[in-house]
Amino acid sequence: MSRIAVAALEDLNAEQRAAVEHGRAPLLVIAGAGTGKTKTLSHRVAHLVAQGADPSRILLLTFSRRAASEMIARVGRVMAGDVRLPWAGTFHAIGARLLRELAPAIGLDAEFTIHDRADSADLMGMVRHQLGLGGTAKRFPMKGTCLAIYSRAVNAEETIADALASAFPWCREWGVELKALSAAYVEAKQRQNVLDYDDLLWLWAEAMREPALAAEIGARFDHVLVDEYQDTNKLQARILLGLKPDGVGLTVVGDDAQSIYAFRAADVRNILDFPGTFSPPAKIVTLEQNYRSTAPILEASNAVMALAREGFTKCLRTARAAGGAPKLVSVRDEAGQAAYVAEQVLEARERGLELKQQAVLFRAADFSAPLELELARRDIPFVKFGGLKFLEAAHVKDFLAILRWAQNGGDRLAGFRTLQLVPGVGPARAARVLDVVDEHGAYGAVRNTAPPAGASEAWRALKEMLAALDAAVWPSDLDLVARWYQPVMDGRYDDARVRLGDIEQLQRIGATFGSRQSFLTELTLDPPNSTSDESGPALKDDDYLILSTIHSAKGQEWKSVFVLNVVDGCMPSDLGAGSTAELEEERRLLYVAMTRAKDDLHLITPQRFYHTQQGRGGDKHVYAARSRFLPSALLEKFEQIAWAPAEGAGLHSQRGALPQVDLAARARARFS
DNA sequence: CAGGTCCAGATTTTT
DNA sequence: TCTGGACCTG
Repeated sequence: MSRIAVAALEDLNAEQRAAVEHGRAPLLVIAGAGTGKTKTLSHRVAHLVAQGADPSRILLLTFSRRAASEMIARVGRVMAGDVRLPWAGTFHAIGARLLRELAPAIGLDAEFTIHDRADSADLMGMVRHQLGLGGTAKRFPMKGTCLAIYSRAVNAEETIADALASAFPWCREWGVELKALSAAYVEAKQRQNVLDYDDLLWLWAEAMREPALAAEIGARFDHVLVDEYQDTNKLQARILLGLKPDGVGLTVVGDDAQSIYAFRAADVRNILDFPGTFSPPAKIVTLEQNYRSTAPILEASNAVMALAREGFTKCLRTARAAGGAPKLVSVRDEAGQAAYVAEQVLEARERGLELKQQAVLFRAADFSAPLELELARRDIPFVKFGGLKFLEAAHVKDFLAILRWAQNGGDRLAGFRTLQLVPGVGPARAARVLDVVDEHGAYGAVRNTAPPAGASEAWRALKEMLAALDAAVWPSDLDLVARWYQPVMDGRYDDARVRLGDIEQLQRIGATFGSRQSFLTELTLDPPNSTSDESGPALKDDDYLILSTIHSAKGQEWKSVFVLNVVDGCMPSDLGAGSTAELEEERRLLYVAMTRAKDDLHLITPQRFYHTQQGRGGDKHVYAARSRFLPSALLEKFEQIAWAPAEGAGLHSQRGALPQVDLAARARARFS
């Protein structure tokens, strides 16, 4: 067994090996971009197992589900066999699992259902309405903002007032109301036996305050390993400390230069302060050997980070000397940008580079809209990550709401949504039904309520479905709901045919789960993330271009990478340019985008473009300046190109490396 | 009371 | 482009 481990150690460099072989004392691995972080972490797990650790006593916390399964696969490869790591997953998913188990001990009903972000916002909206905060003379923040504020306070362990001051200064005047709203929101959740994302962390952390519970949970795990530690927040740090107060058996891995989730209350201090939390301090291993990018790309990326205000100065090295400088491409506008990307992508494919090896990254999901049009026009297949989610489509929400209401009759939001699917039922009648659910259950409440005029047939169908659901054995629930919902959809949506495809997909996915409970939980905590347009299974085997927000691109790499809108106002986003901290995060975002590239990197700067958030003025053009993160001193690291679409057919004209400096535009942009 | 239409306003990134 | 609120009609 140790022979496997020894063999595997040989293709690690000295630092990686030090991290892998480190004992049980607390360990911090600072892993720069492309330095083999996943490899190191998975080798460490494999090594621990090879040394006799029990895989079911290893807790592996990753940022996303995808990262967890990748890690498991790699551990399996190193061990040359199947290794099951039953406790690998996100903080939220593991939290949900532990809370179901701990429920009786902490006064929680184990049958809780989980609200995703949209559901939580809707519930917040209901409470907001009940408190009469909707019709105020000066606009009260919208439900999504209210939720974000509440969420910030929970995750950063701040008061509402502090959360407002630090992250939502434009809502500061509503401090008192928002505090009352938060209190009412918490009560509503408790009454309905519903948890939101934040509860999964907060309740877990609170339970760990209780020494007996903390000891019992902590003792289950000999090793706790955390990936992407730079993106954890205060609550998550508190959970870890509760599990392993002395840090023994604790390993965290991350890169402060890639911390990009402060908006989710991630706190870089977690990783910076980690070593000093313990005595003696945690051992620090730094990985600086980059295996991903060519030297010119890495140099440019390092140069961008070198201008950062604070942080460990880490200097990544690479042995990949070959390759040209990254390109800084100036195009006329967003349409030109789209044309440039499409053309370059096709050209690269001609040279033999698969579309899958190329990716287009952007700051905000809607930056890619013009590109998506262009790609569609040229028949270039693509898959987009980030942005619109499958779960946000109304028909998907309807379908899941019905199941959720059946699962948890107290989930008022689910019931509210379900009931109003019946023609003739509006908020008032729905509320009347929901008021007697506690007494009679969902089915009973519907039975005891008079049907709306002219819809007795539809009302009876609902009643029958609910009765059937009470008796159903999973996964027959899915068919019952689908059969009832289909006519509803026909009456409601013009494109019912397309939406039906999504419902069928849900049925297929659902059938693979063991119970209604686990289906609903897993789907909320790990939603499929393609938009409905291209969710067709046919695309799976095809070659397609990747479009992704920079946030969703974390941890990934491609041979060729295009970054859109590297322009002040987009990067940094003019929304995130308020405080220094925000600005620094925007800088790291650019760094993350750049370091995804192995061989080719194109940063694109449209000269003139249409600002999407503005929307109202119609055809107002904004002149943009190159991102402030690329000051002129850095330009020597790039090959500058001014690109314009070809006039006639075919050939594209490269007009040499003429830097275009439009000072007038820049002057205007300063005040626009 | 339900449901339609009209208008105003909107702070990016995700578990 | 979408959401939420106001107002109107049956």
